[in-house]
Amino acid sequence: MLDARVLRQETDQVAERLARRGFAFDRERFESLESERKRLQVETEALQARRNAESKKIGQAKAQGEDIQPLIAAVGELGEQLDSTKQRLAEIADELEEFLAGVPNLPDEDVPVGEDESSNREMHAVGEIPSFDFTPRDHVDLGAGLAGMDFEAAAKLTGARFVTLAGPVARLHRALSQFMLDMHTEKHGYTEVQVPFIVHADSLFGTGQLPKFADDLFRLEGETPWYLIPTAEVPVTNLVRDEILDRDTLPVKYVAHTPCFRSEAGSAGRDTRGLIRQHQFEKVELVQIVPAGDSERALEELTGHAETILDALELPYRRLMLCTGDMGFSAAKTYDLEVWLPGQEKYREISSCSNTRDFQARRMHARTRGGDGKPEAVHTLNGSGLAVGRTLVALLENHQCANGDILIPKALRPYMGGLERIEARA
RNA sequence: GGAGAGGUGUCCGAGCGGUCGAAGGAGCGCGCCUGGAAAGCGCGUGUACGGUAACCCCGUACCGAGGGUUCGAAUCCCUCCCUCUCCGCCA
Repeated sequence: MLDARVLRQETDQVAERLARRGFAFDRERFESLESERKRLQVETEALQARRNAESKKIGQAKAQGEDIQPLIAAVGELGEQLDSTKQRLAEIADELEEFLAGVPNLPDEDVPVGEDESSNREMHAVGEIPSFDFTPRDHVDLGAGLAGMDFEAAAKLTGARFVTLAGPVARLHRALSQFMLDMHTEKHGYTEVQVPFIVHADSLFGTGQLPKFADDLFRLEGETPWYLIPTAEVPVTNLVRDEILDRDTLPVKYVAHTPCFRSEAGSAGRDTRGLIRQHQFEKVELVQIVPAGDSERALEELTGHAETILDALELPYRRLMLCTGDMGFSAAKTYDLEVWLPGQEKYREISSCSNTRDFQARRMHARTRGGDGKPEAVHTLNGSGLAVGRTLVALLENHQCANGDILIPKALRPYMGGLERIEARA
């Protein structure tokens, strides 16, 4: 949510920056809603002030045993007026709220302007793209060869876009999560948190998934509107909702390992092979809550933490700065990390690290005290560190041998009981 | 799931339907006192929105949430949420 005051005072600049990301800000509608809101609010509050004063008189008169009937009659008509302006004010306020809730964040000044991923800017590429003296297989074939990945079984249980893992591959998947958690808690200073995988609508509003992106979510049946989390960003960031955080507790750095559930509505036909795009996947998520003014540095740091994992797993990757048109709703600036997949001969997203500045904090009323002691919105950041399923894919494809064996990178061996390679079925 | 208790400011805790943004205490801040500190004393100490460009200033709202009754609701009524205790069930 943008700062309403800034929006009012610098409407032109805001509209221009929103246009960069392809969002047409309806300034006429905003200004008419806003002026109507102001008119009704002033009117309503004046009426309330009058009513309060009159009612107070009644109280005093009554205390002195005077006749209060004439006074009551005098206030009588105030009530009706108040009811109607109050109601109109509530309607306008709701409309305005809805309008503002649908406006995305402002892109940072250094974010490249563009419509789609073709305008993303590569920042750097790390690691060498492996060359094989055989035709590398993709993870689906490799997984089958290891008897460790079964899409048909999952389809039997549930449907498309699910998978079952088995044996060493299942263990590898677990090892990756553990490794990431340990790295971030022991080396990068994050506090591990375990959170609910089901949240209510307020939490999803706070991080920006609602109201606009309900179609991407799984909603549970039942009287309470509950949703499966699409990312740990939702429950973890919302830990600070409605809080005024002590300055000296910042930065708050959380890491959480959770499943993520996405409906993938609108992705029909895309990435249908393999476990690149699943309805359920696991992710180790990094979240930082920092004072305003510290978030640019924090984004570099957090993205670096995610890259550390790729380095340790000896996976080649590159970092992109997303252009304005490719960024998510809540982001002011986003780095995507893309890992090289020999099976596709392409880089594919494995992490997305965003600075939302005060956009989410404002929606969820997460604050700290500034230098003047007054509450001010914190800044929130999040990033995958990393998506576990896709990391498994990258690991299988990059560390495969001609015979289908998989070499376990050194950093991971302690988590695999010392195992150096997973052997393909004879 | 059954029975009961309760949700008030940073915390504890009071609050006959009217003068309650809310007593009192603790904590915190500033000052006095002191060689310094403690104790003691004095003063101060919520948030949001709006009127304003603006600290002050003024108005409005907020005592779990949402409705209702009333000229007037922290106080009365209804619904919901949450917490605690006991019982039942259960990983």
